[in-house]
Amino acid sequence: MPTEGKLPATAAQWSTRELILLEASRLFATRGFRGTSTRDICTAVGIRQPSLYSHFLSKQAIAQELLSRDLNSGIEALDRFARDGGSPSVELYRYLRWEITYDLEDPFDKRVLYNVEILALPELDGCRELLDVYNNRLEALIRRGIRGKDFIALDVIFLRRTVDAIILEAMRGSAEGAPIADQPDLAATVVLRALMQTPGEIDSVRARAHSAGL
Amino acid sequence: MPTEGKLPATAAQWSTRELILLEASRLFATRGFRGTSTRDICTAVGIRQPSLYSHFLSKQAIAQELLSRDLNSGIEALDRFARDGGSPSVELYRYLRWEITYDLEDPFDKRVLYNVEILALPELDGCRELLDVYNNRLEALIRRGIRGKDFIALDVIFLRRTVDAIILEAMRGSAEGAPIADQPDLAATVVLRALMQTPGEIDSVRARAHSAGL
DNA sequence: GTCTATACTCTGATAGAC
DNA sequence: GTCTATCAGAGTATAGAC
Repeated sequence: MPTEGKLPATAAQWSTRELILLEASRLFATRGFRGTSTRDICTAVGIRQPSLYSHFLSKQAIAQELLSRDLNSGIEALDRFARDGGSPSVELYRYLRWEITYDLEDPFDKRVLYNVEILALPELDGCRELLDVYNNRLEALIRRGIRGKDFIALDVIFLRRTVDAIILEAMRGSAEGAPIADQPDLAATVVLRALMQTPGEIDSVRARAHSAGL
Repeated sequence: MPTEGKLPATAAQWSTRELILLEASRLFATRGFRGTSTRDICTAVGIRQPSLYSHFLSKQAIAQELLSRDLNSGIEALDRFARDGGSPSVELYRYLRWEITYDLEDPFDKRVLYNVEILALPELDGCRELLDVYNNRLEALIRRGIRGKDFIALDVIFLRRTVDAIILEAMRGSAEGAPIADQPDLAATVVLRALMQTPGEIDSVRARAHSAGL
């Protein structure tokens, strides 16, 4: 579910509500959630500070919407690639390529949404449940890979955290001038090298992923 | 340079200044830097809020000291293992095991020091230079590994970022109930699997690292 | 070094006119 | 939905007595 699909092509046509989400995500990414005031956001959008409350109940509600959108799109993607079948290696490779490409093309900047600063906000209970769903889906994929001897038999939670950390690092790296086009395959390659029992077969995984349409 | 070496054994004997650093690091880790007030820190230490300014010029100065201590210890460790010689694989394995063990045993909680929220503070210029030194040392190690055919020839900066991300993730994981004793070898193993041309030789790397004294 | 008292700024959020 | 006006609270930091 690429964000572009539900938004007008030019920024000038975006709704005020979407603009608030967009500018808030960018400011959060560079100054942190608490380091960004509602006045900062509204100045970037071009409205006065109290007008924000016509669109959101609170500042936390902005973070909540950004986070739940991102989590839902990740869960959807994991489900989509799981339905396609194929070996867990191919499934994971396709998901990583898709996720990182999506993150880097998305105008919303989601670099800090998964920091404690935001995740620990008391208002974000619903998001933490969604996060559990996402984690469970990704762990299930890794577990399938271990059972089928595709992946090494290390602690599943540790492996899932490692995968998440590499996805987030690819997002952050692109924001610091790294060549964007390379990131998805680089990150997917490194993850699969770390997890696969026989990393020498990565080229075959890449080929099968491409023939499966990605 | 383990922190225990320069501190009294029991918390009751710590200086107020060290206690401020300790409690601040813990509060930063769970609420973020901006989410932690100087009052919060002083309450945890057992002094009144203005007394903090007898020890630090500002709240930022606390983050600066925590960060520069951590960076200096990392740089020292990288230099130490580089001086010991051995293959880049063994050198990286030894560094990772040492670094993660140190992070997990250290009473100071450094989980969020490397977030933009803190790194972007204008008062932390000196730390950013130290961070460059650390990054250069780690990149040099990776570059040596690539030249010597130990490691795969992917983008060095991307690989260094991946290594950093996995170190930080091991730190965060341990704070959420993961079995602490396993983290150093798990993380070092995953990193070396990702980087080594022949991941099958990891057992040999581990053996050589242990005979080198770690 | 620690305290009390306080200054001053910034922040999130509400009220009510248009 | 956007505005002006405004508030109440929390924040960092300083002054000065002990």
